[in-house]
Amino acid sequence: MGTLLQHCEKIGLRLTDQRRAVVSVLENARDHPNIQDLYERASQVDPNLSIATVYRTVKLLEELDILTKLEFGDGVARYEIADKNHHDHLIDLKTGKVIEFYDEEIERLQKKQAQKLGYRLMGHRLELYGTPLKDKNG
Amino acid sequence: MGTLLQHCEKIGLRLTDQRRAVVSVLENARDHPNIQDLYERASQVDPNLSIATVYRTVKLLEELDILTKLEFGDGVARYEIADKNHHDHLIDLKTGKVIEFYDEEIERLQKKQAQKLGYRLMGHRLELYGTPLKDKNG
DNA sequence: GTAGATGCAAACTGTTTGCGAGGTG
DNA sequence: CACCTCGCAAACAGTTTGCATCTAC
Repeated sequence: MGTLLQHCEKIGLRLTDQRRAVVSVLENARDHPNIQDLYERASQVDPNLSIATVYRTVKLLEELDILTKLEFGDGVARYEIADKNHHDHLIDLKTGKVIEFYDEEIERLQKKQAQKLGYRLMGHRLELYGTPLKDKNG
Repeated sequence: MGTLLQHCEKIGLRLTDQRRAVVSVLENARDHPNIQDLYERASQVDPNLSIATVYRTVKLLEELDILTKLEFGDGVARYEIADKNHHDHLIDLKTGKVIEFYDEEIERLQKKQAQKLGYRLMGHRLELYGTPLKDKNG
């Protein structure tokens, strides 16, 4: 599969310093950064970067199905690389931490439910909101 | 359970013409109206109404758990009365129509999955996006 | 060399808020 | 009559865009 950068080359994206910076930040992100996050991190790589370019780059990558936009209802969009295996998200209500999970059974039932309603499932969005059962540090 | 208006009286909400108008629109809505929808419909009842009041009323009702805010990722918030039985949404990608459904099995699995991750499930958001299996009109 | 990408700042959209006036309980 | 609510318009936050300039290919 190679790096995200290589993927961008392969599909003929014009690779500017700014795009390289944003892409490398995305590649190394272990969280789900929003635009501001991306801007701040990528600015350290390319201080020239403007936030408008981050918006443009992210939108481009989203349209190319390289990125997935996440919206957890707090008004800011977050992003993650789309080529990872599909998963859903559990949001820790205490800390805001986002945990990824995949439940085959739920996936199957969603498809079934859509069919029952007369639809072919093209996508879905599942977010669980929860509080820790017990504190690991106490 | 009575009407939404009666509920608002009971909890001591000050009932102005504007709030009455917005509440009655909500009560009669068979869809999931956004702020603009509410403003336009309620304006026919009370032409005095300003959109700022719609925002304020809706936010108030949301904080009182009378309304639920829905965000389907298109940038506008939609609302529905919260006291209805819980359900999730399927969005018709062709028409934008929103269909409500409830799947006990999925609900159960979500709770289970959250527990597996060490969390108590406090809420969730499930949206299915699909295209019609076949057109009803031929 | 040229189509496409960038920075900047202004424009836009959805939403919130300060204020003085007005209405509800 | 006191406090809450209203309309208005200005303020806000996140995002998009027009334009002149610059750059990757």
